[in-house]
Amino acid sequence: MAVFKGGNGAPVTLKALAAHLDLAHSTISRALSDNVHISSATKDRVRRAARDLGYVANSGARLLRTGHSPVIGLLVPDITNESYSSVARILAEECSERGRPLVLSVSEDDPQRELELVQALLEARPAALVVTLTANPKKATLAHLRGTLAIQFLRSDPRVHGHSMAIDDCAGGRLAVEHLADLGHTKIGFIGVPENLSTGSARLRGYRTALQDRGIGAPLEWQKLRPPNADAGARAFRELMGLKKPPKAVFIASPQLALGVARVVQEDKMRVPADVSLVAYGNSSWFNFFAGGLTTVSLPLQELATAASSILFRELKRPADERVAPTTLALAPFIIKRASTSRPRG
Amino acid sequence: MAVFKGGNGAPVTLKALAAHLDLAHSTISRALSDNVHISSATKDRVRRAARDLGYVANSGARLLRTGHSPVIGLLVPDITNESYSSVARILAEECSERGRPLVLSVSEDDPQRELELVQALLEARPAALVVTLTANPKKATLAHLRGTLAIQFLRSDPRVHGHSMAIDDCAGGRLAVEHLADLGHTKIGFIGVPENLSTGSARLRGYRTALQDRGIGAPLEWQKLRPPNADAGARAFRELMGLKKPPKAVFIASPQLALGVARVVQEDKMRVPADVSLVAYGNSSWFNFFAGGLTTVSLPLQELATAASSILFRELKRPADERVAPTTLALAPFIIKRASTSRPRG
DNA sequence: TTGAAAGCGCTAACAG
DNA sequence: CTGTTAGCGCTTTCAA
Repeated sequence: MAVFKGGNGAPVTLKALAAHLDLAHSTISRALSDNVHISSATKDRVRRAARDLGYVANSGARLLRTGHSPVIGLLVPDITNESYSSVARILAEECSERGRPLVLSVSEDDPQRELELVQALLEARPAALVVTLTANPKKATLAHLRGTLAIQFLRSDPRVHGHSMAIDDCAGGRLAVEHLADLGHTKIGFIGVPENLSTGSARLRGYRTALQDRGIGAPLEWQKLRPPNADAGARAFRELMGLKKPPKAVFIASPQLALGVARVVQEDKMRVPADVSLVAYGNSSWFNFFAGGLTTVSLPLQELATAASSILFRELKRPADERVAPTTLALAPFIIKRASTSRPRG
Repeated sequence: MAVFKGGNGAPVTLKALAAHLDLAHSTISRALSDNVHISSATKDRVRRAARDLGYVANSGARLLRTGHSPVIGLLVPDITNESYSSVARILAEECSERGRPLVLSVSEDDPQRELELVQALLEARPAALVVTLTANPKKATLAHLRGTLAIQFLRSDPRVHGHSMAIDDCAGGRLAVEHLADLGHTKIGFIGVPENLSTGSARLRGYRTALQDRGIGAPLEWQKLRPPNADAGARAFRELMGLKKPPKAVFIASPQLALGVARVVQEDKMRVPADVSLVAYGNSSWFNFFAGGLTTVSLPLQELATAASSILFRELKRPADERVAPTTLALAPFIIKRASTSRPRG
């Protein structure tokens, strides 16, 4: 635990600095915050002394006094997921440029933990929260969010009032199907995440409407909705391929699920795209390399994260009473055609 | 900014709760911290009221009063790197279980930013810091760390006093070379990160000593030391392959550099392992899929992160004056043989 | 341009 | 078991 001590053993506080320089502690405070009324000579003296004695401000005292802290809270389901680690990186960068601490919380998609984390986050009276909520957040979580500047990222819960930065997942789903249909596919399966996740339902909707638009039918057993992890993806794919009438192409609407599918393909020595065409979803780095390149619906995550952070910091500059109407951004994904899709064979 | 207001518009503080329940605010404080002296009836009443009125403690006031906060600070060079995102995930999990906020700082390997971030971190009087320092940290950074419980992760700077959780990178380098030598290789190149990074020098040392032990020579032009990013890796590999006498096997001692190499292999349609055998370093998920599987020196990152967090929390339970001598952990990596290495041909 | 003083919300020592 | 009280380090208002 850090207890900043001077040579004499006393903690280095504003008052200690003041005593050292024979000034009032309020003067020290002003000098360090570059207040206009302080002479630059004094400022220099104070800054040097602060550096020499190793003064570090006490953020608690400041929070107590001012009622708010510069902290930005980030709440995500999983930091190892590239979607969230990329927003974390960009936010961390923008925050450090502006001297704002970034507090990271990982809910692991557990609503109870999510609530506890939001509570803990609010104890710091953060300037804003960037959140990706679970599918079924607790009432109290939503209530807490109502009292705070919150920006939703990627997933979007309509009950939260505030800006929402997402991907047009419905368009993404459509893109995948249209690419396959253009190649001549008519037997197109779907593996995605459950519908109570906004992203899950949108991608499924895109898949369905595109099929309909093209006049292509698909039995319900070709649609597998599973939680976003590799094992679930592997099982779903095995089920799909084990059907009497398996699809000849599969749209895997989540990178975590795709990882499971890739493992199955490798273990079972399936040929892609000869046996089955595959379209993934997301930006995982391994998509480049799997089976000579996995065709994917790619998401503009950098842009999204940048947009989120620029909206966030613009909002923070604005006085709290004249906040504009919430922005809802839904960036369009695009398809990257690689080697895992071809005209249907066999 | 969150300003917890009750129905009457007043902020919900301990005192407000006290007035509401006609109790002393110290009683409220004790009830909420589950103090033994408070009757369970009162505790229930207080907890219910706190929940109903949406009370959220002010961490600043607590910090001011107690002099320290439960915060854990995490400082890493890059959160999108799997090594660091995996420790972030594990730490975030352990922290949230214990109700400790985790503050994330990303230095981007810039010593100046690193110093600023450490300063900012210390303003919260964190209970501990988990850090991966830049190659050349500023003096002031090291001075600050001296006053804090700091645990080094992955990289290890001897000037920091405290626990250090790392990988035995020298053994890792040896492992790679021995595998290639066992296959019959005698022309083994090296692409790694600069020597001022502790990890860089150790992996290079492992490479060199293993070559020596096996009586294998290697010209200096087969050793490329580059900053850890894909472009640098790509260039280094092109240089290596463009030599009059290129190596027949390359040990790429960083996952970021390996990504660049993989791109070159793909673009130039090189055959792996027919043209060149490749051994990578690290645990990137795409290693599974590149060229039918990239042979790699795999790191026990989960174990390392778990060890770091268990040492951290054990240390935090211990009274500050009886801290034990610093632990230095160096876990052994292991090799995963896949399809990118074979006996030399041609 | 600087100083004096009040008070933010909480914890803990002491009193009852 | 509960109440009273002091004070943590800082910002800010008012005064000089």
